[in-house]
Amino acid sequence: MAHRQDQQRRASIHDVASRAGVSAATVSKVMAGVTTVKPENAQRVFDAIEQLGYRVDPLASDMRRAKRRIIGAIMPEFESEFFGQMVTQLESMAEQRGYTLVAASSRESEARETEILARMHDWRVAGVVLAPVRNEHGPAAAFMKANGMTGVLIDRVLCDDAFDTVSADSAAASAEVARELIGKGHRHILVVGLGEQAATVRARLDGFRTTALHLAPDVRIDVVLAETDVEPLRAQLRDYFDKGEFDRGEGRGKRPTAVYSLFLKGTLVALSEFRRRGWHCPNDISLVGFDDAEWMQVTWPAIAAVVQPVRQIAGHAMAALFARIEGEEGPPTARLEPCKVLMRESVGSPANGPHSANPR
Amino acid sequence: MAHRQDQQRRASIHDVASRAGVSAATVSKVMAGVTTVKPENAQRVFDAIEQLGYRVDPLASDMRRAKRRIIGAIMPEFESEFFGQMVTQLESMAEQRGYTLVAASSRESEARETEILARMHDWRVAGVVLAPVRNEHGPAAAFMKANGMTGVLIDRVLCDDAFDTVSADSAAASAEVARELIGKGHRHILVVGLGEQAATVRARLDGFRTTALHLAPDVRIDVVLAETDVEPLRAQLRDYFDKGEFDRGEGRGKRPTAVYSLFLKGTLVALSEFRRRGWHCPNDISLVGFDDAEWMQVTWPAIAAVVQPVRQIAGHAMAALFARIEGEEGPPTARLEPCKVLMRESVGSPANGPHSANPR
DNA sequence: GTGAAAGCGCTAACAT
DNA sequence: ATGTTAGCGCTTTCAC
Repeated sequence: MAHRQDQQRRASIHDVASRAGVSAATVSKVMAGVTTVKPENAQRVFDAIEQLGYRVDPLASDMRRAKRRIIGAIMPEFESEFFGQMVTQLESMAEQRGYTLVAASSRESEARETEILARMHDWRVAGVVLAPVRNEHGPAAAFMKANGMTGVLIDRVLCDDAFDTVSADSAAASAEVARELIGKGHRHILVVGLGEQAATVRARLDGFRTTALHLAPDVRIDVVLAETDVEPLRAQLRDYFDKGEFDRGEGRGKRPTAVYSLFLKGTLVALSEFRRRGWHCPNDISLVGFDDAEWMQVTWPAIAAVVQPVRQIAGHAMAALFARIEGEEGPPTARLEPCKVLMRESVGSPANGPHSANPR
Repeated sequence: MAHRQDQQRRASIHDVASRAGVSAATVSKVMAGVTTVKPENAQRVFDAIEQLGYRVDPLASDMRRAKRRIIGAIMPEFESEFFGQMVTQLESMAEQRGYTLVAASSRESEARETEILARMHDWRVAGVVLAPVRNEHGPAAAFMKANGMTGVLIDRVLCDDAFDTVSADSAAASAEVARELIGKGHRHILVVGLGEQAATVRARLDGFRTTALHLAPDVRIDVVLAETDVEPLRAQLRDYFDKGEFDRGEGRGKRPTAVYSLFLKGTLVALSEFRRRGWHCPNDISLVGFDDAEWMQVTWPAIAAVVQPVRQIAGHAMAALFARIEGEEGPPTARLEPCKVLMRESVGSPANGPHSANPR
């Protein structure tokens, strides 16, 4: 077992070699599982390894290899359950294959995203899992292309001509949300979202709108989208309700009976706006949000949400990435993983509530 | 700028050297900012660097250095806001000093924690920020000691004889919670928590109890603690309420008027138990939890919470770590950072509610 | 079967 | 002021 090698130099492959009375090359072969080593010598090597508590230095080992056994992961943030779970999954899968995952947060900035990518390129990572801030057409993906990096794009992407992509099937999930809301009788629905440029936001909006209009051509769909930050969205939403921006055209004087938020932060903003105005779900207004969170099932009312299949996304992303690392050729694939829609108490029927008698 | 070096070999320091007509050593010196280089040559080096798009390989560079510029961070999980923010902070501070942060999740397992640490030791990281699963006396800290690693312990720790520690001042925050609850008139309070062995849980419980008893010697404090998992805690809590485990001794027949949860997951479990029984905060029962989360201010009622000073903890942890890396001697320090207690709507006065007429 | 030799890309003494 | 030399710890031909 480990000797008192405290903060001293750790045993190197040469220490093992000399203790076992063989050369460093032989030790290396034994560790690589090469069978052409005399069993007797192999045993002596194993003994020496154990006695010295020897472990290979992965960095030094990677120096000499063609591909370094490091995978980079770039996420827009670490603070949400979704990306937290994503990193956890990616880490464990990388680990299983003997790779180390180095995760970094772009903090929702495309500039930082590219910087991080450049640093990962410096590290000569074997591959990158990139969850871009906006979509597949940003500078980060371009950088990867320009430098011949191998990688996979996830989450806020649809498909790409250079990289495999894996994301939730936003359109299908949104269609299901539309079916649910229309089915319950909602005919005036507000869609709120953050990140107009995010590939997924467009897909979610379109998926929702198409299905809703198909099922109920008379449905009215209002949209409040903010580019990037939460506060502008909050302000826009406040204006929407305060100034009665819904108060135009047909259905004048009536506010929406349901809100569909395309992103977790939008759900939070919507809830806080409801609070300000004293509206309760589902009586005063219904709410469904994309992205589930643990707290949504313990609040009162429980909040309806679209659950993204994090494990599947992570799993397929890693599978695709390792396939490319191992040299798989062929056109890039674009996977869409199905979501689950959990209709909870925050969604009701418009007829049930007193809201029509209480336009504001 | 970067040439079409696609997936080719990237420019090495020798490429730069020969292009600039100097030796590799000179290039290295220029990049290190050594001033003894003839300005003319320095300029040629800069030109060559730019033309070739050269960037040092941090791995190769670290091979030759005494200390590698890598910091390891081990967190119990990545899924919560707290650790998500922590990693984000640590990452940006490491980056500022030119280090790379390699974060890993122990997934609340001490066995994994030690494995990860061993791997980080293999990586010869310059230092480790360890947020142990339980406390400072676990196997991971022992491993660090045994191997002379330099590191800092954060979060679920109080103080240690070998490592600097930084954590929230749990006892002080809990004392404040006690003052608030007692001040509002609560005299029967249930404390729930997860991770009996976590250093912080003891500190929180003791801090709360001491102050509560001091202010109101007649207060009754019940405790429901589960070792490690959420489900046992849920079961215990259910039993507590169902079987009237509070229904003994003095105050028989009355259930607690307030719940103080020592951990985020405990808050979620408490809320879901309240839901099951149709209890609303604060009328039927009051609730405060350690650990704030974004959603707590948008639900109805908003949930009172203790906010941990993530930035301060991260900041002091990194400062202490880098000081040690740079050779600072001296006995380990133990910092406690003050928390903020946000009393929100979930806490009321027991007199206001109908609960005394509604013992179960 | 095994080991010597040649690096991976870089830095740090030591010469000059 | 600069270059030469000698590695960091490992892997990998390629002779033996």
